[in-house]
Amino acid sequence: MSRRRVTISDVAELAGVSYQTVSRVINNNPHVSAATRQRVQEIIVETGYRPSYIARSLVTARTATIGLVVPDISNPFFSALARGAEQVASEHGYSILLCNTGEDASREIEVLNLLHERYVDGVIVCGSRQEDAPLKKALAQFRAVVLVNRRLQGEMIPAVLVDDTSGGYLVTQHLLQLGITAVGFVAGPSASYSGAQRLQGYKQALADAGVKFKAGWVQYCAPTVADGEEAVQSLLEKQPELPALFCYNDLVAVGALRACAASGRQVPADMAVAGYDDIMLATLVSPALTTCHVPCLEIGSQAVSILLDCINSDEEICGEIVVKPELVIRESTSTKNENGLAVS
Amino acid sequence: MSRRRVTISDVAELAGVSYQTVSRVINNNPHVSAATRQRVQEIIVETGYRPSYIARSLVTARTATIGLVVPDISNPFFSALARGAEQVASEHGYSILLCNTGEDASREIEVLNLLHERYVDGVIVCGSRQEDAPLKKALAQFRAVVLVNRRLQGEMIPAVLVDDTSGGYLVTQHLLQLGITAVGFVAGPSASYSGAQRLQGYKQALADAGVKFKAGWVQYCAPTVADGEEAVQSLLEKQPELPALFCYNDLVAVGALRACAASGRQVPADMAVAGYDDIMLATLVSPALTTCHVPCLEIGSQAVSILLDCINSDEEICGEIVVKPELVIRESTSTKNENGLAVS
DNA sequence: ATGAAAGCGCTAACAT
DNA sequence: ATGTTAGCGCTTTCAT
Repeated sequence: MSRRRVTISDVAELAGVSYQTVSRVINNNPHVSAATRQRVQEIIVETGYRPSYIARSLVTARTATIGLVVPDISNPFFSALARGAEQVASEHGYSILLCNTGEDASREIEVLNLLHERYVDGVIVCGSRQEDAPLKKALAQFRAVVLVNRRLQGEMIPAVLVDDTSGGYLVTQHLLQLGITAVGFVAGPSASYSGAQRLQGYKQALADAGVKFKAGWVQYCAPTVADGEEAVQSLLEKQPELPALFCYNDLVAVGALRACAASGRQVPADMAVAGYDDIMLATLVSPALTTCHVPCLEIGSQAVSILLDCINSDEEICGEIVVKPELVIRESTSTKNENGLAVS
Repeated sequence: MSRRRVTISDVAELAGVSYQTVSRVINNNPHVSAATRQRVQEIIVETGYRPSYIARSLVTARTATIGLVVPDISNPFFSALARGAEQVASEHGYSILLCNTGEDASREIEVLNLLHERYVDGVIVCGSRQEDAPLKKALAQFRAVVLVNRRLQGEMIPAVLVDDTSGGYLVTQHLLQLGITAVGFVAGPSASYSGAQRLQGYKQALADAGVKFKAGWVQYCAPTVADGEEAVQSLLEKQPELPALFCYNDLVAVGALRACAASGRQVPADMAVAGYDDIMLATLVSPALTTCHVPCLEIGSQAVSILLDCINSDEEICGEIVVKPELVIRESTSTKNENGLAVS
């Protein structure tokens, strides 16, 4: 390793042409004779020459790179999203610079500044926990931006969104239809836009069912199994009579299952539990989770598609794609009904 | 968005100095008067100027970027690894270019060539499915390389490895100690180096226990729940009497649990199942999986640490870090023993 | 302490 | 069809 890299001039010299001609060969410019092209290509293969994206980027002002900002890549929702994003990006010759914020809002601004320094052609910001004003400012530096699971009021920023209000409504409605008259909400990060939307849907469903909302039913937590478990444990200490829990996502819901098991509650007999996202895990735990299906991988690929459209077109694109989540009923709520244990 | 970027010359002009001086300020060069430094810094803040990594990279021949090549980022093992890698990288000012090969060996070579064109300072290649010779050749282009879960004979390439032979041995030995005299191996991808190592440990454990290995006990599959399930199903059709399964990883093991459930086998009563990696999922399924604990996240951070050492030191570093995996006994095998159902 | 000049490896005009 | 000339935004070296 580590011998000097072959440059375009090296190839030119070996081929006995100007480095311009080599450039033409690389870029499939037709104004090169077949013989010259052939010779140059041979030298390229021989020397293992690879054009430098760096040099090319400096002059074209394009890096063929996009930044992907996620709260936590080890969260299955975001790793599936990343897979979808990477696939579409690579199909179009783009690479992905991965930035993990660790759920830290200030880190978001840092990585966005970094991505700007790196001249990425665009960024995809997922589940931003940052406030509107600073986020807006940090995003203004980019040629193209797509938000995921976050809306920015007044700005015409393209976004891929899940209709989380509707999702929260559907789940809560389902729980209430079990004949339950109180539903706890394990809300995830307080700075999460999706969390706020789901909360709104939850409240609406309660209202529509004539159930009076209590602030004590809501408990925020980090979107992980461990923190979900802890949150549910403390929620149930304060509200021991709660018969149902709607959880921010499936990880939190699994935490809820554990907390229920630890406190001797049977799910779904003593407690109905519902999650959100429908990650693979939801089908693997026991009881399998009732949840709201969100197409994680497709959201990633969609986001990249839109971003590439923005990058490669001159018109401003500012549409939003809103995915309708679908209620998926599984064991963690449904058997309660089947067993005839429901009140109504 | 999309107005012209502020460059170093813009700042220089506004500050009334040469752009050289601005460069000195950016790079904390002491040969700048306090007054000038102050003025320049004000202009930088005012204009929102950010130095271009591209231009800088062109002259320094460093990109502060490392390539991370993984078979599947949505596999929890690799997403945890990526999280560890990203964290250490960002702490040292490095960014990560994420490349997903989709388990495709030829794709590995493609992305390595791409990463070379992008002048990454080094690459981390995880679980390569590529053969020695082409892999060797593709890696030779880089200043620094760290392999994860793969060894390259004869080459002095630093690597972070799990002692999978020992892991395979431990798991198999545990299964055999249940009084079982036959163990199936659901082997994962045939091109996986770790898979081959685990197979070797498995065979050794069989031999040491005086159990004659049968080729029909081994079934290859993609390292996913779905493919594991299918593989186990077909394995059990051919070998219906098998009392135990050692699975390539926990995803495959979960697939095995499903296949067992589908075929009416109780785990662990009728069938002992063990996985590998000890991802979070292993503790969440029912029965909880006996598995071999591998510190995924730490492997990622270690790999980056070593890579950065290679990049930033002139001596050739070529050590291997070998992590000893630890057997973790859970419900999917242990109760068999506790229940006294074991034969021996 | 500051500036001027060269050059990193390439593409994009403009010659010829 | 090919070569020449700039120049992308910076760092490095050498002057002053």
